[in-house]
Amino acid sequence: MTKITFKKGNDFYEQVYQVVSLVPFGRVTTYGAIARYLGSAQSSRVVGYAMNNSHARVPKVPAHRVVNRNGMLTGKHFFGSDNAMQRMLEAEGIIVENDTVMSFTALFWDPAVYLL
DNA sequence: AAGGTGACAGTTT
DNA sequence: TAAACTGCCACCT
Repeated sequence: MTKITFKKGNDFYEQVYQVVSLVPFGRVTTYGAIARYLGSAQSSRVVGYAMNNSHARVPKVPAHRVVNRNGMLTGKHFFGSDNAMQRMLEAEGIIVENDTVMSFTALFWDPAVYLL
């Protein structure tokens, strides 16, 4: 009886990575949306925490497409340079100004809506 | 084993 | 309207 246990990152983490990987090119989503889609609407902080380890993940999850509910790049500091996250987003056609995604509501991709 | 931390979010001043 | 406070849940020391 071998119960598979992940030393780090429960299913929750895996699911977070999964959802983030599904965010389409040029779109963004929020921590809260992901948490809600996974059934834990109040675990948004945990989602952010999961992203912390996302860099160690392969394939690398597009963590730059995840922002907070205001469209603010709160996690930009976790990318090499301070404006690395912004540049990645801009490379996808997303306008970032003052650490905030412009037209955020239009670019917002809600997994609960587009995912089954 | 217990307490502290955080890439958030919602509510209250 | 903007700033501050509180709840939340998994991880780390």
